[in-house]
Amino acid sequence: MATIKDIAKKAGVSVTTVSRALNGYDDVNEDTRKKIKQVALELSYSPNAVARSLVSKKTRTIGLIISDINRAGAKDAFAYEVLCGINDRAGDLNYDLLLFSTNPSKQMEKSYTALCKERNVEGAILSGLRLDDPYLQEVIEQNSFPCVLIDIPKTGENVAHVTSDSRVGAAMAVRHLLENGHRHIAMINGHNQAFVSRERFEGYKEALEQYGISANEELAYDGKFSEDGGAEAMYQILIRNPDVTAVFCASDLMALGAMRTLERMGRKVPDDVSIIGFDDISISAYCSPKLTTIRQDKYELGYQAAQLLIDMLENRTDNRKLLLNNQLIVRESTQRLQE
Amino acid sequence: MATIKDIAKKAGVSVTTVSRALNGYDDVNEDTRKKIKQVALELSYSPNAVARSLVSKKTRTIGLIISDINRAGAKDAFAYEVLCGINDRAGDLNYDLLLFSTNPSKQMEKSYTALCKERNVEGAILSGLRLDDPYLQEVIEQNSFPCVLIDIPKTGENVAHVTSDSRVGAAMAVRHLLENGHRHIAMINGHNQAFVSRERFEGYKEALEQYGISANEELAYDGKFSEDGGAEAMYQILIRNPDVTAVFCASDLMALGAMRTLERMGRKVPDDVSIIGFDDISISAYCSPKLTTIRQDKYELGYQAAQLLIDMLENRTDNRKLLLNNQLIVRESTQRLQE
DNA sequence: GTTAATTTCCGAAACGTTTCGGATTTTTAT
DNA sequence: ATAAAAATCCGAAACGTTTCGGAAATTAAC
Repeated sequence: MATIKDIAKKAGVSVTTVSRALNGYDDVNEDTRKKIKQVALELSYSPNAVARSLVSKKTRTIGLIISDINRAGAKDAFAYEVLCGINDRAGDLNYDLLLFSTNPSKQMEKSYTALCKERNVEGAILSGLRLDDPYLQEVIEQNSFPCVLIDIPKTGENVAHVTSDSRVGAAMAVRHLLENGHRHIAMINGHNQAFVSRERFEGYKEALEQYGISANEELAYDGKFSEDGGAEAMYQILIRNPDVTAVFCASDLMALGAMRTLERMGRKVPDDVSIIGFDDISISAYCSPKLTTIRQDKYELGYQAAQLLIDMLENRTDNRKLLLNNQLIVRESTQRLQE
Repeated sequence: MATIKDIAKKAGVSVTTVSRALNGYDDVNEDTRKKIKQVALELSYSPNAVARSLVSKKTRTIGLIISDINRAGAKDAFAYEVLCGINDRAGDLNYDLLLFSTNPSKQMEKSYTALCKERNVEGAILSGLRLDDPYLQEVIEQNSFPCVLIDIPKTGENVAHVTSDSRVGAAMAVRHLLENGHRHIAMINGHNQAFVSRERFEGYKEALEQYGISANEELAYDGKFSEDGGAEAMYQILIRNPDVTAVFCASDLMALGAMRTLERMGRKVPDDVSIIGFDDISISAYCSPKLTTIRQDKYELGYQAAQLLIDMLENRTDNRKLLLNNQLIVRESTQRLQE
């Protein structure tokens, strides 16, 4: 591996000059610069980023802590799409991504903060974390490097967040059901340690109250954000609230589970029960019946997170919060209540 | 940021001793070690991985060049599942992943080799590359760091590859159709710059010939590995080869496209035409009719790639090639030929 | 022709570790 | 008590860059 020294020797100049020549400083004669570049080429030199960042303190690297990068996440490719967005924007702005192996199985011995500090990332994006994550608080308080949280509403000097408007989205979903004549509307929510679950429940209540219906806590079931959880929740609904004619699910995956249960129990969607989901995962457009849902732009979530983080890094912004809009996608799983 | 020097000063020892104490060398008294650890804690010291790797030449980082991490890849989450596998195994073995921003839009100015060398990754995993990728050859020839290729059959001193047995898989698929009485079987293949396309075509031919049918090149259409490509190819098949009763698609995504066309043209799957795909993406189990396909274990692909690379890094293996098995999943899109 | 300004270069320190080789102290063996 | 062995520590160099402050050489100004 050729180093800057080798070049200096061969070109007959000092390492300083080589460094400055290669980095485009203007206090080096164009002829010497040309020569140096020539030599660099001959030795097929490539700069050592490690050495460089040791002195410059810059790594042009963003740490990624995405806790739900796992096999199960393949169905809703949520983490994936977020990652794509981050990857694209970071790539454009010339940052590389360091994916930390947050191993959820073996108890992690190092905090996210420690990971990021050690590796000298300039900032981090965290996604998929539960509100009760033991290390989350530390990241926010330590405040030692800029970071942006996805779907966790904390802000601070050094921490920003981006999320889509779950409350409004949920209200939109429920209003869609209400407008179609439904009055007995259950909800299958995600686990309570997700900010979005809480928001979506608020949106659910809000819409109902707009129609003069007081939301009944008992109609909100926990589907754990999983397909099986959704299936189980739907089963409970059928047993305990047989008069329900429509269900709002806080994720498409749970909606898929709910539809599975309904099919098994001989109920037709949407004839007997209308189902609306949240996310718009790719399966939703292919399953049968096709799922009505609230589309969340997950790619944009990642894209904006990267943009925001880098803006913070290069302090171009004071903005610490970004709220994206969602969109109602009407397909086949909901219809006007038949009397 | 506390450094090793700060600890040395505060603890009244040399930096050498601090380093050796913290790294568990046994030539340091247990009492001093305890004291040093105590001081380190007080200063909330965390080692600087950059400095460390500058001297040790080790970064415990694997470079990832996955060219198809993009929005479009969300449907078949191929890249995603591979990534999960890599992430899990690398995490277990304590390597971090550096995701290079291979920006396909703007012409990349740096080769993969340059990227990897600069950032001092210890090895790399490349996936989703086309055989005609301009930088692929360089990676293989330069041979400057260990790397494993996914779905590209090159090997060398420093380069290994892992892939699933596309040829056998394809033959399995086509044999399934043959066994169900089909004799006029078309194929919708991916683009020709993918190794797997070539292999799957070979498998297709092989199976046909086993049944005494000579494969007709004209029955193999190019679906470009995309849904729209598959749809278009199916359209061509209907026009040019109306007697075809079954189609083998080299990816589920193309199969989905083919089914879309068939539906639009009023043909029933599988009554009029049987369709079999390849991959087993998640949509395949939900679409209607559910897709018969050849399951590829994408997660395992990534998992084994990481394992193999790290084995190479820590030279525990001479193995440079890994072939995974596929599996026929019979669902609803194929059936016995009706006469 | 002298001085000032500009251009072009360089030495040395710094970044935070690891590690080699040896030095010092303590323990053990005789 | 002395020599040998073991335990514990440390100084200094090294990794490959960047950058500060200034030196030397060239050009411009008068």
